[in-house]
Amino acid sequence: MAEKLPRPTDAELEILTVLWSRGPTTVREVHDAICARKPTQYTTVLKMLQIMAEKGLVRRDEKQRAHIYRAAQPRERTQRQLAGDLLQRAFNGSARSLLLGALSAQKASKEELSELHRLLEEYEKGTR
Amino acid sequence: MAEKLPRPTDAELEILTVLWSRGPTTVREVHDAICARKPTQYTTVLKMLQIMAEKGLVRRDEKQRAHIYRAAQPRERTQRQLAGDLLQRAFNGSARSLLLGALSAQKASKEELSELHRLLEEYEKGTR
DNA sequence: CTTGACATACGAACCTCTTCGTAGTAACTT
DNA sequence: AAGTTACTACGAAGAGGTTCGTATGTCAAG
Repeated sequence: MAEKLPRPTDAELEILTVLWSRGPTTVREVHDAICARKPTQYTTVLKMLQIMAEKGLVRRDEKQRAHIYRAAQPRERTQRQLAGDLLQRAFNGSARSLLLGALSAQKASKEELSELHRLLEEYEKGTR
Repeated sequence: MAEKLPRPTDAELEILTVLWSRGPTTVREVHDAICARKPTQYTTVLKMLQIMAEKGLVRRDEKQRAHIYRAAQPRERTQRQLAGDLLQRAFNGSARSLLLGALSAQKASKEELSELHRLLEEYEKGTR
């Protein structure tokens, strides 16, 4: 069915990033990770997770006393959503412009450039 | 000096898109363009433009009775800002992942793929 | 049993974003 | 001159996002 989830906000994306990299996680762990980057109250993270669960962005396992949260969508799927969204909203669907924007925002290393090349070639095989 | 402008919101981006494609424009014209895609009150567009002028996203020429607005930044610069922002927030700086996301969100045509190839090659020349 | 540590629930404040109605003003029409 | 039309200014409402304080519950150790 793949219901349509809302585009995650900035703060939500930070939390999702933690969940993606750690897998199923307690609030405490998420809080520690977030806190390492900016001072934040425990209950702030808790509230965010509760709201995200309501929205369907995360799933909650309440079997333990310390609930365990996990991202409802795999990282790649959310990334696709965000990239596609920006592609439409700001780049009029032009992947070329998007890539140009990304490259000019942050210079890519040689390794990254060859990775991009490989990606394109693999992709062309699929489309042929 | 290139002061740092805030990331434009969704509604702001829609208006900027109009300004970029039309150049200096009256509120009326912007409203007509926006209205063609979704019904919106004239004063809504006006208010948005006023707020955007406060933020520095647009410049306003008040010499005529009907003020004339234009985007403060060229399209490419805002695109770079948005692409770079998303790149950091959601893709951990990996341009490859961003492109992969964009391509999987919206299948690219053969022309687009070769455009991407050309872009990469031009870009490598510059980096060498 | 009481206390302390740690967990969730939740209301509330505060901000931004978005939308629109109303008011006031300038200019054109009859 | 009076009325109509076109414009800007602005207050305010409503929704959503973010943050935090307080209340409450659970559990284990003393």
